[in-house]
Amino acid sequence: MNLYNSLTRSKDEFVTHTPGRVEMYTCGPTVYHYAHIGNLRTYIMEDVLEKYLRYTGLDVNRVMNITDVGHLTSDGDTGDDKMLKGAKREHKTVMEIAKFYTDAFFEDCRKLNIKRPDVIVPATSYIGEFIKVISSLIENGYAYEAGGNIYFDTSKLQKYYVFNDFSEEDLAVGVREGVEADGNKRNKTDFVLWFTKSKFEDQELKWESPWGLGYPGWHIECSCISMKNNGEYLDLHCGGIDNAFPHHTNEIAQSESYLGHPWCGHWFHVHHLNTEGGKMSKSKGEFLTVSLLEEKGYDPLVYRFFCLQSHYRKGLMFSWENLDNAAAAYSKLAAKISQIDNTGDIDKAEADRLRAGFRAAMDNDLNTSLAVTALYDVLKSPVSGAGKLTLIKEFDEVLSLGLLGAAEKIKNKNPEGDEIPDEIAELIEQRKAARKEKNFALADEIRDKISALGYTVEETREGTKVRKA
RNA sequence: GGUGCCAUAGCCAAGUGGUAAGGCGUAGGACUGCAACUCCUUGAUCCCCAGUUCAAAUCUGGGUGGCACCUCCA
Repeated sequence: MNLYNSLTRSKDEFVTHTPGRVEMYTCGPTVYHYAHIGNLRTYIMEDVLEKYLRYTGLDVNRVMNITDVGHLTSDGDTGDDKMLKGAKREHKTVMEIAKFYTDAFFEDCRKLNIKRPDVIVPATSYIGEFIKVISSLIENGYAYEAGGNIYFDTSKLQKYYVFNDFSEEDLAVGVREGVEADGNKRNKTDFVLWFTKSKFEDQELKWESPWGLGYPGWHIECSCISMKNNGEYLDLHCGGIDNAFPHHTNEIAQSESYLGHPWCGHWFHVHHLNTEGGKMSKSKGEFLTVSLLEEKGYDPLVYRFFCLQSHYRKGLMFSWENLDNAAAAYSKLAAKISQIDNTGDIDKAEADRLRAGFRAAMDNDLNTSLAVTALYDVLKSPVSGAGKLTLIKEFDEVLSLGLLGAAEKIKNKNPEGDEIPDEIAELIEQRKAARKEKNFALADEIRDKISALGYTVEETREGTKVRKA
């Protein structure tokens, strides 16, 4: 398949180091708070990518880290540890916070039909690995000690800015407010591998190391976890676009310096979900979580559908109006599928034509919007009902919109007599009589009464239908 | 200030040189006592200007607008 590669800034044929096998790494969450739906957009798109790779017959080993230490609110020696902040906020220990929000994250994923990665590693479980790699980097002259911390020396690299054409001078100009320069650094772009002199005495998690009691920097964890579980050659590294610099840039710096050869050939970055006020973030505006969507009556899979209708390399504007649009489209799609009869022979030529359409869309840089259109093409196709259901099931293994399940639910909403309370059944009979006498005012009145009791009445071609609202 | 991305109907969106997919919504119609469902029909010359070409939404140049990144963020 063709997949945009942030390294080359072009759509490249995706090739793996070992034929038939994909070593895939995805940056996981920092578990200091709930994930918002913008965070989850990235995981949804990565999930579709992973499943499509599997669909094409590749064997995928997907690794994800859980950041439960070392992710500071600022680089250098100045920031707060996000985890510690979260713990303070909730008057809990860091480990309690980590466990709680890790579970919450995977619960959100489950609701969104995001498959669990094959390997999940919390950063705190890999301290020994970090120390091993950092020691090697020091030995080989890529890292130095200063002010008690260990820093990576970016001046040792031939090319540091792999994703962006930043220049050293320009970096000085637009630096974000509130970021203090770390005087220990030899170069502006150097970054911390290991902290020992953190000014935060209350840092809960500390480990013994050759450089003293301390804790790891944020960037080293992903490199180590990947190298340990994916091997020396990574095929595909994924994450949100904001991680391209500095996080991924620094990962490449560490990993390639450590390994002595190119590390990962293909980088997949998902762009952000925005609201009218700009990028969605945890610090401003409405904090949109999966739970909140559910409270407002949206199936989480409607949000997945919303994401898939767009392209991962485009900013996506979230608004309730846009989500409503997706919700309407989703339920209509499910309703149409629920009406398909599972009968007839499958026309192989036609089925293959439809498959080819789906694959062409996905092969073209994961064009999920067109892949969704392929579902509509199936519905319109002259292929038999059985053929349609087979194809929808097949495509939905990748898209994971739960379409067959949603269609099944719609079918079951029409229980054909049973499960209707006597009280309701009585009203139905009254209404039928009223309609027969053409007393429509009374019929409407009874219908209002029924809907007030939580049921809806509809006249269909097959007669009156009642179901729970 | 630097770097990059983007600009298609009310909204989401496909399209990578040959005269604009699809979805939602809207409007009209069929069906229905009404409504809902379903079905049929319905809309844009592609931000602006100039250029290349027989041919441009698609390429080039210049504008305008929006967004992102430049050490918190997926």
